[in-house]
Amino acid sequence: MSVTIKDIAKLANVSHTTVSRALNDSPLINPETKEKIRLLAAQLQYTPNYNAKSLVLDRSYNLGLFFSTLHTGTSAVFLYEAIKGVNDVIQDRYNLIVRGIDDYTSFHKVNRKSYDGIIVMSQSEADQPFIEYAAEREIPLIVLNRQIENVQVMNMVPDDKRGAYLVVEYLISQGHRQIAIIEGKENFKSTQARREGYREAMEFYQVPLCVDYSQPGNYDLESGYAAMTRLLQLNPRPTAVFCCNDDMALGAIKAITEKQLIVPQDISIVGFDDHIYSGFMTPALTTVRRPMEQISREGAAKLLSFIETKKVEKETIFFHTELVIRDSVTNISGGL
Amino acid sequence: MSVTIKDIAKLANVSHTTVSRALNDSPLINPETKEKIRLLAAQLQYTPNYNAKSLVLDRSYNLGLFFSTLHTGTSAVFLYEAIKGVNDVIQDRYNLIVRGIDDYTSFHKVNRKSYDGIIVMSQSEADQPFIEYAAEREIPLIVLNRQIENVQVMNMVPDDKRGAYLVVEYLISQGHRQIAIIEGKENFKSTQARREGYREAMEFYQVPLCVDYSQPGNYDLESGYAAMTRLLQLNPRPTAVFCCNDDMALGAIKAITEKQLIVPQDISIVGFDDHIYSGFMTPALTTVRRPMEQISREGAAKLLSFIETKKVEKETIFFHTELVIRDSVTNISGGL
DNA sequence: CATAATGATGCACACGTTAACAACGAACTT
DNA sequence: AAGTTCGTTGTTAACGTGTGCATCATTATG
Repeated sequence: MSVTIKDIAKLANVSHTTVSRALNDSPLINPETKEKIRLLAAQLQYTPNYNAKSLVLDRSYNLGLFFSTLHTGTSAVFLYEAIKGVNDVIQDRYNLIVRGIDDYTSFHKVNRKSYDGIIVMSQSEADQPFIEYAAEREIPLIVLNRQIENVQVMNMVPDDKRGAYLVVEYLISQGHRQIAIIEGKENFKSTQARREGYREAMEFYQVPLCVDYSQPGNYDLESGYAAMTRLLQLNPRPTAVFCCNDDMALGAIKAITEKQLIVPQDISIVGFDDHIYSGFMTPALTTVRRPMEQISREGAAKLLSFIETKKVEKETIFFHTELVIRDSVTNISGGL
Repeated sequence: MSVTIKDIAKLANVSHTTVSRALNDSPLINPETKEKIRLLAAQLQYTPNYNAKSLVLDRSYNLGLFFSTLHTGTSAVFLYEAIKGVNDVIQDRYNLIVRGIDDYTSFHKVNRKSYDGIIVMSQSEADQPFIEYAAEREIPLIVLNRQIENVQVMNMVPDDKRGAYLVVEYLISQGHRQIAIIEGKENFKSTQARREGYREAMEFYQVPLCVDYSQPGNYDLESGYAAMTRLLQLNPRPTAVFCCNDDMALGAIKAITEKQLIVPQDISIVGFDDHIYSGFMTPALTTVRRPMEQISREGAAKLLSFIETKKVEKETIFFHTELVIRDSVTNISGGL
C-alpha cells in the first residue's frame, strides 16, 4: 500500500497532525522538525492522497473544459487552440478534464465538488441547459466563443459579426457583386452572427441578395465541398464566395479546382477563423482572424482569478476580429 | 450546502447505511424502501460526493491522456484524433484528463489514487521516465504511437517504417531517383522509423543517397517550408520529396508554389499521416495513412478492460499503415 | 411451541487528510 | 516568585461514503 502521513508520523515520532502541518509549510512548526519530516517524506516517496485532501478542503483541483460536441462541427484546430490556450495558463496546478457536452446522459457528475471551475467552449444554443445547470450550482464559470443572452455569466467572444462584415466589405471593394455565402452548422450561434455580418455589408453597399447564393453547410470540409459544387451549377455563378469557416473554404477550393477552375482568377474565396493551416493553402487564404488561443488563455486566467479570489464578475467581453488579406481574392473592378 | 446521504437518511427515517445501499442497488434492501429513498434522492437533486467515494473505494474515475508535449511537434489533427478516439470509448464513465508530459515539474500527482488508468500518446524518448514512473506504481497503462523497448508495457503502434518504405517505393516506381527527405522532430521515435523506411527503400532499389537531400524539420508547417526552401536551392534539385508528415508537406508545397513551380509537374511531394485535411489540399496529397483514431480507440478499450478485469497484458501490437495515392506525384519514368 | 433460518436494517469504524482546541514547557514580565 | 505569553506539539473531530458485523422482527422448520 501507499505511504500516508501516519506512516511518516510513526517513523518521526510525532503526531500525524505535525506531519500534515510540516508538509503544508505551516509556520507553527519548528524548522528542524519540519526539515526532518520533509526529508523522511521524500525518502519514502510520499505522495498525498488528493481524494482525501479534496474531501476535507472542498476543492477538487479539477477544471472542466467543455465543448458543445467532440463529434461534428468542432474542427481539429479549434480544439487544439482551446486546449493549448487553457493548458498554458493552468500548467500543473489543476487537472484539465476535456469533454463534449453532448456526451452526457445526465449532468450528475457536474458539481462544485468535482470541478473547481468550468470553461465552456460553446458553439451551440444546445449548451444552454448545461450552462444554466452549472450556473445554478454556483460553479465558477466562463463561457467562451458564443455570446450568451439570458444567463448572467462571464462571457468572452470574438466579434464574429463584425469580422464577417469586414471580409464581405473587402470582397465588395474588390468589385464583387455576385457574392455567395456557405453557412455554418445550423443552430450554432456563430453561424447566425456571420450570416448577419454578411447581410449587413451587402445591404450597406446596396448589393442585391440572391437566395440561391445562400448555401447551407456544417463547418466541415465535406460540407464546403458539397455546397460549392451546388454553387458552381448556378447561372450566373457567383464571382466570390464567403465560406463561414476555413475548413469549408478548403472544401470549396477543392470543388473549384476539380472543375478545372482556378482560385482566385475564376472565383474568389474567403474564409473565417484564420487557422494555422490557412496561410499555407494554395492559394493562401484571405480570411478573418479569430483569436481563439488568446480567448481561451484569457478566459482560463480569468477563471483562475475567480477561483482564487472567490469573486466572480459577469460581463461580456468582445475580442476584435481582423481581416487577413492573402491571395484568394482577385480584383474584378476593372482597373479601379 | 449540498445534500448528502445523511440528509436523505433523516428524511426517510433510516440510517445513512440504508441510503447508501439503496442508491447502490444493493440486494439487501427492501424494494419498497429502495424506491422511497430513490425518489427522495431525485427530489433533493442528490449527487454523490465523488471525492468521498474515491477515498473509500480507492478509485478515482479519472483516466489520463498524456501527450509528450502540447507545445510544438504535436499537430492539431493528431491531438484531435487521439482525444476523439479515446472519448468515444469512455463516454461518461470516466473523466478524461489531458496533459502534456513536459508540463510536469514533478510527477507527484501521478499515482494510483489519482488515475484509474493512463494512456500515453508517446512521441519522444523523453517520455521514458514518465512511463517508467507510471509502470512502477502499477497504474494500468497503455502506450500508443511510439514503440517502447525496455519497459514491459502494453504498446500499440503504427508501422511507421513500413509506411515510409511503401511511399518511397512508390516514388521510385514512378521513375524518381533524386528523392529528398524532410525529417521529423529530432529524438522523436517516429522520425527515426520513417527515416529508416526511406533508407531501406532507397537501398533495396539501389538508388543513391545524397546527403544534401536529407533536411531536418520538426513536424510543423514552418519547418516544412524552410526545409523545402533549402532544397530548392540545390543543383540538381530533387524531383521528389518525402515529407515526414502532412503538415510539413503543406509547408513544402507553399515554398514550391511561391517559387512559381508547380506540384507535381515540377516536383512531386508525398507526406505521412493522412490528415483529414490531406485529401483537400491542392493538389490532393499522396501520403501514408496512419490510423490514429483507431489506435486510440482500441487502446482506450484495452485500458478499460485492464481496469475492469484487473488483468494486464503486455505486448506490442502493430497497426498497418497504407499508401494513399492522390495527385501530388507525377510519373517521370518516360512512358513506362 | 421452541428453535432455526431469513430478510431488512442499524452501529461503528474505516479511508487520509485538515483544523479547532487543548496541553505543555520555556521564556518573559512585573 | 507567580503569572503571562509564546512556540510547539498532540487530541479529537470532521469531511461523505462504503462495509463487516450485530441486531431484530418475521417466517419457516421440526
